[in-house]
Amino acid sequence: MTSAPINLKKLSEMLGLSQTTVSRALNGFPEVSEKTRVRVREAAEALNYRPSPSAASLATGKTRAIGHVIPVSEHRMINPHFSDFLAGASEAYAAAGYDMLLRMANAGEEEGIYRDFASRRRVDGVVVHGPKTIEPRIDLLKSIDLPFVVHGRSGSDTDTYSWLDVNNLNAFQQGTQLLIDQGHSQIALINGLESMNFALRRRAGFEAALEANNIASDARYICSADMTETYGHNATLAQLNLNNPPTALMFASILPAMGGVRALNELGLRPGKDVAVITYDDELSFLQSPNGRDTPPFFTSISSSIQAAGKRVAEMLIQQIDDPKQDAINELWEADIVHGKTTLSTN
Amino acid sequence: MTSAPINLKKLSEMLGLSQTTVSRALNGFPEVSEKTRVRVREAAEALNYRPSPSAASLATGKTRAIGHVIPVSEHRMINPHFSDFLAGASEAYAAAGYDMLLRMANAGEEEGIYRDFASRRRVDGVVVHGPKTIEPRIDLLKSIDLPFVVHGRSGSDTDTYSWLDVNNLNAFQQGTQLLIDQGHSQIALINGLESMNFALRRRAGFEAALEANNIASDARYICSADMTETYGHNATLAQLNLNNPPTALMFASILPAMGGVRALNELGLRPGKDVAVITYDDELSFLQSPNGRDTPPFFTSISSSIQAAGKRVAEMLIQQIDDPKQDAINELWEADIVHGKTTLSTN
DNA sequence: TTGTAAGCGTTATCAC
DNA sequence: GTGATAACGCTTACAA
Repeated sequence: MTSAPINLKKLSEMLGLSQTTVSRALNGFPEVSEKTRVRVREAAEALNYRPSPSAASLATGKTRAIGHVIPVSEHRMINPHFSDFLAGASEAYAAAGYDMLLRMANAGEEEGIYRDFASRRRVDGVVVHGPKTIEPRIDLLKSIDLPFVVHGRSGSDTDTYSWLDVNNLNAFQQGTQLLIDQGHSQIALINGLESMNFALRRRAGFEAALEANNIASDARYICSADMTETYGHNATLAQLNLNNPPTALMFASILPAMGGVRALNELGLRPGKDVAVITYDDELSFLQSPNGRDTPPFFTSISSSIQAAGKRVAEMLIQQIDDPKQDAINELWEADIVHGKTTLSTN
Repeated sequence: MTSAPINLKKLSEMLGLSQTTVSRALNGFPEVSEKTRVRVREAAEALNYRPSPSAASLATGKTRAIGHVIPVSEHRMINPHFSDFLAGASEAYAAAGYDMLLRMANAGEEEGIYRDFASRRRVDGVVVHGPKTIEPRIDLLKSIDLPFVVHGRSGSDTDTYSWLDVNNLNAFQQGTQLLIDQGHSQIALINGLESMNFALRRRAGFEAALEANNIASDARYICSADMTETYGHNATLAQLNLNNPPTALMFASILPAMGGVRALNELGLRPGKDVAVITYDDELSFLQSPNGRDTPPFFTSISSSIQAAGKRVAEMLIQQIDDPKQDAINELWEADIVHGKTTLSTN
């Protein structure tokens, strides 16, 4: 026995007002008298009235929903970075009264999903995750006129759309320089998938630092794959089995870095003593204990909060939806160097 | 320059049919002639017609959307198990034409979100994550008549609602027995938060095994917290600092288990040789390399796929939405024991 | 400051 | 087998 939900019509009848006035009062139109507004608000509150999103959407053409299309890698691998990004984004959505629509996409399915979103008018905008260097989704979204913000960026025309990215080149150049300053010249880069633009920029930063210090880059010291723990483990074993192995390892994410440390332990090598380790760190929440930030961190890292990025990207997108003709926004965030136990201490 | 999207009216005009007939043809009503249906389908396809979800929802009262309310722990910790669960669920939604609505909730916010979903008729049903032993959300959802399926279950009245759970008691009893069979009698349980019902059932299984083997349970050997890597690390250090420390460690999740192994390595102890380790494993995708399943696994574990659970829960919920008066479904899945390198080999 | 009425794009109830 | 027509619950000109 559920009582039929209250709607505008009933509410206005009970108040002896027209639906128009009630709607205006609730939506903050300036012309309605303060007295009426208060009366309406109180009644709505008391009766737990909530406007129907479907009806509102039909009337306005807006859905107040944002779509996120999350890529799923081979073997149904879903990158755990996304949950933190979404946690950040959802804060912005909650604040602005937006809903978040999630869709998982296997390789190649993304475009169809965007088209579906657009043709059904299911969402007011989308966040683009994991941009490649050449990113057809960007042109697609422009052409179907679906507002979007990219987390990261593509390799070209980056001033023609909104994005928020970390300065990956600079981050990895600085990280590499730190290792060089500690005397290393044989440095391995355990990179992410280089079809992803961020991985390419990281590699460029890595190589720029080597070059600036007149260190020849050695292709054997570079590898690239999806950033899993197991990958980091296997790649580290492979690196240390090279003749003339690297003396320092640089990881693209804390997950492979953890696998790398596991491998070092198996080999009886101490991270920070026998082999230097530095990793990019998205500050994934589930790796930190509540007081994780108080204790000295384990990894030396180049660090930037992916939750903060998620929140800001969501805000940028909402802003763009509210005012579609505003200019594209580009934000480039610098990462922080955090000194931990996996490199020489600096004092 | 976006052309106005095509709608039923335009489509039917172009076909020289009524909206009714076109709608019926597209929705598979039996009375429409095969000839008409084909003609309509082809035109719809050619013009890329997609019915408006808002309009359909307004007319039918159904949203074809499912809500997921994901709890966020202190310090914005978002449990990475959820992304794998959602990946599984999204498969079922894609197959059935449902959308997934996501909301992150801080402690205590869940109920308000469910109420909001219900009063705005935003979704047709919800998945309940992380049930506690006494779970007020279940009564709430019953009372507001919002269809739901629980992943896990509460401590009582479990036959009054639909749920899917792993047999956590049995899993941990078997895991503990395995350690006992290998000669251990000082076994630590690094458990999850015991406000969660699954953690309680795991502890019960652990204690049942001890009792069955006449081993006195030692409160010092049990700890409980949110399942982070850092927690596993710290808890392991604490355990091994006890006088009369445990000789075997049992972890509630692979994340603290990884932290535990890191701690063992720091102490110069070899997992599987100096200290036995066994962990529950949700088969999180991001910890596996593409060929992770081919190589001998690192951890000895009690294992059950959380992606598979997500898919099945979603299917159960859709089934329940389609036929609201069917009986509650309860599924109890048994976990698998997987022999890895962190206990004695069994051959 | 408030009200009337049209419209958003479907589905569903009748007729025919 | 097909077609008018009335909901569904809002927003928004346009009037008053």
